[in-house]
Amino acid sequence: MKRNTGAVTIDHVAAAAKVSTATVSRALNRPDTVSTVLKDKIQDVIKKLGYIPNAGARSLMLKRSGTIGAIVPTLDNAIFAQGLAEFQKQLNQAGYQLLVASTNYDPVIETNQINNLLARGVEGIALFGTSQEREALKLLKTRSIPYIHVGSLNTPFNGYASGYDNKEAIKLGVKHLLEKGHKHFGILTGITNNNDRAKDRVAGALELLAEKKIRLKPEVIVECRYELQEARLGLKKLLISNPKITAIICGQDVLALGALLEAQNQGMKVPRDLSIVGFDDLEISRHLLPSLTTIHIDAIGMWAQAANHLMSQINGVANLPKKIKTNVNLVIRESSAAAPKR
Amino acid sequence: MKRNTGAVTIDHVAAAAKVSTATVSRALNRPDTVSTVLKDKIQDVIKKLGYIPNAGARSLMLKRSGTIGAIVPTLDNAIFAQGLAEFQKQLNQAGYQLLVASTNYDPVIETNQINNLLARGVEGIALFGTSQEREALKLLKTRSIPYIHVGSLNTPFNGYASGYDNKEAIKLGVKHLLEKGHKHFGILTGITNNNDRAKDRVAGALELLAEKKIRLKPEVIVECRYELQEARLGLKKLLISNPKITAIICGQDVLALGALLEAQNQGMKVPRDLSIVGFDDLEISRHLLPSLTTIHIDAIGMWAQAANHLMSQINGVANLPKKIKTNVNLVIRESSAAAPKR
DNA sequence: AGAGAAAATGTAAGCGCTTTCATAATGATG
DNA sequence: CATCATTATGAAAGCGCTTACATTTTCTCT
Repeated sequence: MKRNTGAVTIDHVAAAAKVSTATVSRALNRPDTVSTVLKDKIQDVIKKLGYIPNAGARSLMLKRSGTIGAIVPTLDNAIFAQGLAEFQKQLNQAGYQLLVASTNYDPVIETNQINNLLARGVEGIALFGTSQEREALKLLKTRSIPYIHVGSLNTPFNGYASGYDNKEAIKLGVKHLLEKGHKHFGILTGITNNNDRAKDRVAGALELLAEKKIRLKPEVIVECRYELQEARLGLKKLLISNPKITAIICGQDVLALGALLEAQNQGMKVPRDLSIVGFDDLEISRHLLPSLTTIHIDAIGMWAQAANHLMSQINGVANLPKKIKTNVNLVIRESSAAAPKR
Repeated sequence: MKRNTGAVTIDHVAAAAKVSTATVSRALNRPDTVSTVLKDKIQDVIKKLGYIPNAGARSLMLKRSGTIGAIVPTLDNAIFAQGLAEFQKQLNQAGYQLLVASTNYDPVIETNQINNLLARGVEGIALFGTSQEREALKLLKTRSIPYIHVGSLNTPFNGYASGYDNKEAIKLGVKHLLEKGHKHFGILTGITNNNDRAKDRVAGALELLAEKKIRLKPEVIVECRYELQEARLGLKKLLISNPKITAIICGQDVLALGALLEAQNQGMKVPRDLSIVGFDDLEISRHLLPSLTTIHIDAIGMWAQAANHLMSQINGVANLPKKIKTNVNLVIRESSAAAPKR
């Protein structure tokens, strides 16, 4: 039942070099076990024929694919793109290949993507956040596929994580605003549904405000997608809901940026009339006029750590830390100032 | 030589359902050829066991992997991230999975990544730009792996492309500045080495200027990475090289953004003192103060077309167009105005 | 020079899957 | 109710690769 196909296989190479396939395989994988003469001849043939080993067949034998998967909500956001770039860099250095999947914040899609990656034989998976379906995580557990959550620490099943406490992180910004004497707040947040980070940030802000006896009405908590246009609309809503607002807490820098732009467009002066605090510290934030006060997250480090932890898991390293804490700090810049006197 | 491994295979499913592996396979791939009774039983077992078919073994038989690769310079740039997101969306809708690789603008890495993707059995590849090593492209040709260039049209070997003419595109912006009476120009460009798009844009600008008898000295053409900090430094250099400059032509919006920010930081008024024209029309560009005059590229459409063209190639559709032209147009906003009187 | 150890190569099985071909079960027909 | 066309299932081969084991070649040492 010969079903010959176009591609160059190890058999072609073996035939052309007049050796067995075993020798070709050895020449490639354990060169020191093959005589120099044959090695050279084989290399020549490989080059001439343009042979590329079939990774599928290879991983079928090896039980390892050399690939690691990462699942993020979207590529279309600098914070993920940048993180993935670092993640990939770390993997490549160790000889792994990255498989990217995105979910558009939908846990059902995420489960699909996890299955997908599993089918492709990934040796480990990085999962952004902790909003995965429990079933999907259980599957990883029973399959004992190494995985790590990125960006949050409160992981289900006590899973590994490289991240930070979003609730505590946002409090840094809120505390700063409180110290500046602000009393009237608005919150601009990403869609919280299926987004534990966004949810935690809002919760953290409300928690600290509540401690200071400040209660926010629902209408001064506005959700919108991470887009400038949406954020501008969001600020408009906020200002209409309560014109006395003097401080805006944003769940992400993109939202802060949109808010800033909209405020300026309406002729308000930031921070004289309105203080704005962001989250994530995108590259642009320090360059804006006024520059943005924001919570800086060491995203690069977070993803680098995630990559290395995952590879350690795969290599069976013992006593790995459960949680790797990412550095988080408030960067005070120009967009926040004392509350205006009335 | 049984080398049993942990994972659930089709054999386990077959055994548990008391059928042959052939039936399981058929139940999955051609359900209408299997009796309802067995189909149901098999589905039950699959669910219970958490069976996920091994994609490697599958593609080994099928000669198709259901994956398509994309190679871009970097993920860390909104314009690529956004494009890839759309590309992925199109592929997923058709049941394909995306494999992303990035090159950091290095053709050698790019060749490696092409081999990598080939080894993984991708059925097609999208290549950003046309700066690939000729050898690598030849390999794709001889292997008859479908591929398409994205973002440029002047393809080697008369390859397929979804993109636009970068030289002509930038001329839209230059023409606009000329019409506004500008005489003294500076060019802020990305690194042109191994970047055909950046190279073409500079060439296009110089070409049109030359037609109007304007010759630019090398020191008013500044190259820098696509980062705000770098762009700001770049503008500084430009302004020092020739303080009479009234118009900046930028090879990308990130550069234009940096230039704008730096100009404002130096107390210049844009566009009163300096006109700035960008390229790509990022989301932020329309929201800036002043908003950015720029060349709008329909990146979404470009990547969508690329995806569909690639899939058509894979499906052996005849008479495919060689070049798909992406819509390009000048968007005049606030950052460009008449040259200041001296 | 010859025996035994070490190194180099080949043979063939099997990874998990799909599919051809053969066989068994079912249905239609006169 | 026997006959033949359908339909449903199973047995086994083979996709391209690695590797345990067998075999051959080369090297050491007395």
